[in-house]
Amino acid sequence: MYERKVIPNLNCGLDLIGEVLYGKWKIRLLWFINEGHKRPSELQRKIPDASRRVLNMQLKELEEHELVTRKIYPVVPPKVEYSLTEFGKTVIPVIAALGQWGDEHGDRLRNVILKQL
Amino acid sequence: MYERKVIPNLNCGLDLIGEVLYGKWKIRLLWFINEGHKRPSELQRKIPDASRRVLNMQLKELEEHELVTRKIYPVVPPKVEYSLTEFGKTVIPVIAALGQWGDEHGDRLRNVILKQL
DNA sequence: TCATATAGGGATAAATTAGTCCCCTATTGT
DNA sequence: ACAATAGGGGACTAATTTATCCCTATATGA
Repeated sequence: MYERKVIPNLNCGLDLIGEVLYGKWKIRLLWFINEGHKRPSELQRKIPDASRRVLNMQLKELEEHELVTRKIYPVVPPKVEYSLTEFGKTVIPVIAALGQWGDEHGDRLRNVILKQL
Repeated sequence: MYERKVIPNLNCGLDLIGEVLYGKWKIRLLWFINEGHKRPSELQRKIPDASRRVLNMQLKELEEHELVTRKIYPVVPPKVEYSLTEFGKTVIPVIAALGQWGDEHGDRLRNVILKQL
């Protein structure tokens, strides 16, 4: 695994939430798990642009940060289900606020983003 | 300048807000500009861990995304002031929500982040 | 005269994140 | 026998982001 060479700042709330939500697919993973898509293969189908590998890594980090739990059913073929922890559920309204702002300003945002490339 | 090789998704609100807020220091820049710290040198002092270069680059992107404006005073030594646009002001409550969640769960977050390294 | 402050950017290196490719296990369907 | 599905991870490469170093210009204060 990769070992950080720069220790992150953990001074304020923004630093902290950044540490747990940064990652290309983490917010979406939390969102879809909250919607009830629990199995890894389901999540991969919901987020087809993400590579399987990276989704697994980000799910693992979400688990280490105690936002989700991973339940393994000892069956074959294997079955795994992710769920939000109580802690994880508290971050959903924040993600909703992010998405809502993006949606409200969708046209303008698409415009300025595409202009800049 | 660096040219993207992977075209970003711009499907949902989360994609869009991600495009404009991603960047190690962007959220803090918006926050401090909102607090009235307008000049580049002020911002650099508020965020000493960031390199000058990167702050300039991220400010430029915020400007291209129309979240801030840059006013140049034709004096010597040069003087520049950044301000939030009306559009930029609308994102402040969202940033506040992020920071508040981080602050509310500060101890727990520091704990799980440090545990994982 | 030399250091400092102000604002900015090119060239390049380092750090970090994400992606591809391949391999393993065991079951079910064709 | 072979492909597909389910979940996971090592080795490695590519993409992206951030940092370092150095150079520009002018004015003021020590």
